[in-house]
Amino acid sequence: MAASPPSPSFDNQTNQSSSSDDEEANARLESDIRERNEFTKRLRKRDDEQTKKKFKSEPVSRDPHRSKLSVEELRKKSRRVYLAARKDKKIHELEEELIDEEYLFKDVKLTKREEENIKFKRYALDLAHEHEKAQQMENIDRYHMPDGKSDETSKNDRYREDNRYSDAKANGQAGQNFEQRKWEDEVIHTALPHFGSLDKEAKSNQPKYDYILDEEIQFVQQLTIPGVNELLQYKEKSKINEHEDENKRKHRSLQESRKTLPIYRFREDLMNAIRDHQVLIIEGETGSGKTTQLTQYLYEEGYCEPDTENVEEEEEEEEEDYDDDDNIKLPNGKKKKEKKMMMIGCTQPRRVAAMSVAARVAEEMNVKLGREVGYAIRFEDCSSERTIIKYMTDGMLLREFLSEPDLASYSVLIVDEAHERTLHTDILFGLVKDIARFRPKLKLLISSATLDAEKFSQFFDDAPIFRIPGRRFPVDIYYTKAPEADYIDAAVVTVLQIHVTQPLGDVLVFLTGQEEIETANEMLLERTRKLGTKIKELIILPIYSTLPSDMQIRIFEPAPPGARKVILATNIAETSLTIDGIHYVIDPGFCKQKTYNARNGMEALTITPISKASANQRAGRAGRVAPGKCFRLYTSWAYQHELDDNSIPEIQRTNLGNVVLLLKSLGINDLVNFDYMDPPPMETLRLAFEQLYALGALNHKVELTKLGRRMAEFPLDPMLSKTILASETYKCSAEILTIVSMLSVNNSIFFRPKDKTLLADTARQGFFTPGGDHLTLLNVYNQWKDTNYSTQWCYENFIQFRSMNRARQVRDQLEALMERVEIEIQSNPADTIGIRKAICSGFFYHTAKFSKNGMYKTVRHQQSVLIHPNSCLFDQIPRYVIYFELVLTTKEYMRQVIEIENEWLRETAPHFYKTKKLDDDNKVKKMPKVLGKIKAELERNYS
DNA sequence: GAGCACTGC
Repeated sequence: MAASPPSPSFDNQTNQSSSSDDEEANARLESDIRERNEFTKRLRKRDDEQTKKKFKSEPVSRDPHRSKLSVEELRKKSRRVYLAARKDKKIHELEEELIDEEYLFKDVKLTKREEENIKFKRYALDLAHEHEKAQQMENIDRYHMPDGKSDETSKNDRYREDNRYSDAKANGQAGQNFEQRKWEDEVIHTALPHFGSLDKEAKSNQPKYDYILDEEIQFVQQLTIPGVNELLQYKEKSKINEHEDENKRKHRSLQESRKTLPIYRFREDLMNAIRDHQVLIIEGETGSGKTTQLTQYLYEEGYCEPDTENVEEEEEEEEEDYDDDDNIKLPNGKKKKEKKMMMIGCTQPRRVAAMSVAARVAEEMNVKLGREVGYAIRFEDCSSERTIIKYMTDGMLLREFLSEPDLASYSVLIVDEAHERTLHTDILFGLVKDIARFRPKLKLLISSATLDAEKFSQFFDDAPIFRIPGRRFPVDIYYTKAPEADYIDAAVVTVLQIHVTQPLGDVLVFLTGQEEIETANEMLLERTRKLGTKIKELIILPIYSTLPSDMQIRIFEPAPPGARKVILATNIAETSLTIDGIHYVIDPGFCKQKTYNARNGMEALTITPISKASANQRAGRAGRVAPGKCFRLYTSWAYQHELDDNSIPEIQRTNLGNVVLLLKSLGINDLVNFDYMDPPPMETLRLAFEQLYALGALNHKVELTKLGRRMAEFPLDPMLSKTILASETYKCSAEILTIVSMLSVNNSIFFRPKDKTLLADTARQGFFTPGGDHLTLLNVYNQWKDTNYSTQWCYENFIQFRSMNRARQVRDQLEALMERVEIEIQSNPADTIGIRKAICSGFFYHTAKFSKNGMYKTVRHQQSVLIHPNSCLFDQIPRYVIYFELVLTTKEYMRQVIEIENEWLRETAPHFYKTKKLDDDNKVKKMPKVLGKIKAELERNYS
């Protein structure tokens, strides 16, 4: 996908130079692609020449920036040339792809989704061609000059978004914003216009090709996301009673602040609704208090009391000895005793959320965290026998199904942040809906922030929706007038525009990755340096997940007086962390997304346009502490027509091996007809079944085998679990545990700072171990272990301490699980063949053979692939290799590779590889009929 | 000779 979405064509009426008439006619008539590309090139060349002339004849300016103009312009131009070339390349790729797909799948029945995908590609290509034509006919001004009164410029504007604006105005939406806009105008006109003057007259006197003006971007204000300000914002200070001790006072003020939350006013209605309905969809903005208050209200209403119907059947438990310091009294005065209380469970998609919310609730209820209020996340269970309110990650609840399939100890389940649609949440939906059918007393609350609660309601048999207005300040949304070709550049320009025209308040810029953040950082530094003391101080702070912790913390430090913070962030700032003090958000409209191609098992990270839901989430980040503004670097038309409503749920773009195994071990046999809110792609399910069968986790009747049951104990991909189980045979479980743990921390072991690439590479190569990358990882871990897990050692060897620590945690967990599957921990470090054979037992499916064309071919899909340049086998050519994963980056690469012998395949996976004479090539056995049946069933269901 | 968004068990 191209970095810039295909833009709509415009009706254009701008000047065409007469010399291009013939060419233009040709272009219209000639539909041949090659011709058109040639034509574009010629036009571009001519345009470039004109630009050059313009700059040659440009009068010398008194502006001090002007002296550096040519360098700047050259840089800009090269960027433009690069982008143009990239666009051509991308269009060409798209065309090829379409031709390929039409050829490849002409006789194949495609699923609806696949058909839509092709349709979309064709549509995108058409748009791109149209756009190209429009560009050829127009000497485009890249940016339009702002005049600060966006609502008046629409009169003779040729862009569609203005029509939309008028529509909005006709609908009265613009009227709602009147006050806001007045304030806005005042602010703009009182701001110091050093740079990017808003004075119309001054502007018209300047030459059109003026550098500074060329850099400005015009925004159109569209809508304001309303806030619920009212009195809710106002927190009444508790009257200080001198006789109250510190603790009580704190508790009292906490109780008072609970009452200021928006949800408080709806408590009674909400409780009535929950009493009357088994399933309720709760829609509320973040900050409405639902996550912290809902559980407490439910507790106060008595939802934790033991299930009286079952009391008689159970034996009386011994009285426990905690009554003395028990602070919790049920509303009717009974103390928690005798019978096990029922639990209120609340799931969160993230670990930190589960922890921090639990801590907050414990504080509000004045109990110790981990007792009545607790949380459970991977590696850490902070709950006890007496826990009645339990926060946990969604994956944790999913695992609880394994030990308690009906979740009998819960009286209420709250699935919070359901709109995020994580893989685990999606699976939970189906399971929880099912148990609600045979447990009529169980209450189910699905809590979501977006406006698509309807979908949840439909899924849960038309469950009622309860809406809680949020506590949020209004956010004004601005769109660009024209599409931006280079969104990093546009983002940088917008930051500077905000900095010189808007009142103080921090800026948050959403970019797609580390590289973009670094680029933007450099650009901003350079431009602010040039502006010198003309502008106030601008503090630029990057944030992304792999940034070292000490750097991450810096974003939370407040800006010094008179200065402004600019935070350049990845998607991490969209949901995972919240930064106070943000008044302005800049949203280029893209993010990186992992895609999974089940046809060849290849993963890729691609830059894709975000969804409307995501865009709104980003905008909301500007209105947490005060009214804010969000600048979207795309047109309102693009928002309306090119962005999907919601992001594709994770279940549709990820490998499902582990989930299928988990569901199988829960006794859910029919995964094809499982109650999915959105079903996963057929290919993904099929591949999961096929792999589980090949691994021996499923038998010919597609039933879970004993091996499969043991594999399901591990929170890992089935191939990794199988590797662990196979390590028993080769007596090297200790080594395999380490390797598996290292593999599961996501390629972030080696640290490679930009200014020390050579040193870092040398350090990495120092760890290389004969046999392959898995053994290299083992080597790294063991050396680290020998230093007693030293931080300093990591630093010296360009190893990421955080990743190593995580690997260690994973390893500890896996080691504990080994006991459950009754495998002894045995170490055999010298037997690298045994270690590799164990890996082979789990990953025989991921074999590639060197082929005549100088590339490797995967045995299963005959996909041409290469060894990743970071691999220690990169400059060797083993005949057979096993890879951990396939990734598509600039090329198709195998990442984490080991060398194996041909015979090992037949030894470790005789059921998968045909046994023939030695030296013969291994041929993959045909899959048994039963898998064909699954495929047929899948096809029936998906057609 | 590459290039890694973010979660989670």
